[in-house]
Amino acid sequence: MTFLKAEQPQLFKDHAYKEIKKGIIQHKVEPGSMLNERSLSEILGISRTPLKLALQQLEVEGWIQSVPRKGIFVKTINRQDVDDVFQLRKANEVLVIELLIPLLDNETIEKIEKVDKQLSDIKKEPLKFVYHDSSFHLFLAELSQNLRLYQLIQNLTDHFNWYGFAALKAGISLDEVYYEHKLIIEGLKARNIHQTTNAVLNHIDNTYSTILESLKE
Amino acid sequence: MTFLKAEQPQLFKDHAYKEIKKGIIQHKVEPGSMLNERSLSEILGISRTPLKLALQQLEVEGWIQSVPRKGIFVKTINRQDVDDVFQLRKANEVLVIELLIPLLDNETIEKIEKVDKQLSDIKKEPLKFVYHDSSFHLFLAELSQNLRLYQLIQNLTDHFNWYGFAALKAGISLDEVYYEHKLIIEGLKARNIHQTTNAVLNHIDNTYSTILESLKE
DNA sequence: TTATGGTATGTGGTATACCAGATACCAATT
DNA sequence: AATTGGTATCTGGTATACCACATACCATAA
Repeated sequence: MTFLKAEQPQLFKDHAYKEIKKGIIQHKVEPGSMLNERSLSEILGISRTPLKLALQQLEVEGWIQSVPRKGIFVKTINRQDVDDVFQLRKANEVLVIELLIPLLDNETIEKIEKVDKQLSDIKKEPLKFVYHDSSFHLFLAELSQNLRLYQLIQNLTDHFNWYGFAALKAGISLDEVYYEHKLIIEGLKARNIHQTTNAVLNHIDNTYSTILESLKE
Repeated sequence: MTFLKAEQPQLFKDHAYKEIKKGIIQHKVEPGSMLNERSLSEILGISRTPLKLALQQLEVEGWIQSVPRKGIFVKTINRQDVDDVFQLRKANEVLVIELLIPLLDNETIEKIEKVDKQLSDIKKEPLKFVYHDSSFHLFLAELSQNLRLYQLIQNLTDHFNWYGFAALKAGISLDEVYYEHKLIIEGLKARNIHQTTNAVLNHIDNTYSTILESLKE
């Protein structure tokens, strides 16, 4: 009877994890602000036990910091952290390309173009757009066939989105981003690691610059 | 009164995390075997609540997999995982070198040599040796001034130690490893990124080969 | 007025009781 | 003998009560 799709039950801890993380990325809670376990459990309608598991994961992944018997604090955003994530992202997105290109076939490239096309269709909505920009990068990471690398890229792009959320809400140069994606796809089509890597690095550099500008304010 | 060193209380979850992780790396629990929360809490002398937090962290970091209402299982070791970690380690240890070299001064290089010297003094004991091999890599990562990168390298070297534990217990070509470290240090002294990077990649390649051989058995 | 210290309150940490899903076993039925 | 289905038991998931530490506040005393 396995054809009856076995939808797994959403665990409370997973639900809490997603909700809190979303709230942080979208700056619904300020960086540096305190999270109260009892309040959060009430808001989410769950007890403290599964909530604690969600918070544990968020801490391991670098979103919050727990200070025993004092409180749980959303990490602050500073130049050092942005730079750290930036460096990691560059190195590991380059790795994605290096792993991906030898695996490429025409069918895969078509899929990549399709994903990017969906992106362009909604570029009028900055908030949705950013998720699809990340989706593009995540899709490439997924195709690299390295699960750990995928999870790492996920975490890094999520942090980039957090750092640059102000710029994204204000509206960003979406056409440029779309053009940069096109350059990446061209590199992939040519199966040229050097060309593609340059396109990716340039794309990340530009996102980084945008973030730094929005942080100055 | 801050001169009275404020030793922070070891939280139960941290203690449990370290103990369980050590047990996994040293193959005191077999890959694939099941961990029982109630048994573990008895063995560690703590309740299930802090234990769950430790398990949550171990799962996020890739050591175990929790299947709701079925059990918690130590991850199995397979070629794909080893390769994934191998690829990530290469890319990110190269990043360490790229970040580190512009930061080097003579004092720092002396420290690095000192750490490596301590390593050579105990090369007769394989089990201790491996921790100091990792310490060497971790020390370089720490000097790169990127906290996230440091934590990533920590996780990756720990997994390498887990994968290759059989080979390490059997006794490994310690002289070779020591020689390879010397090459890395020479590269650092020359402030030569290309030279150092090659030495690091060669070192990781050799460790990888050793792991693969021990996995065949 | 200022310093002190006790107390009330708020925090996360911990232990535990209970719940529901998953599983294994065994008896009843065919 | 093979199949069914119910039950006992094992699992992690959840809720909750209580604890110890940290802190803010306020009364008290110098």
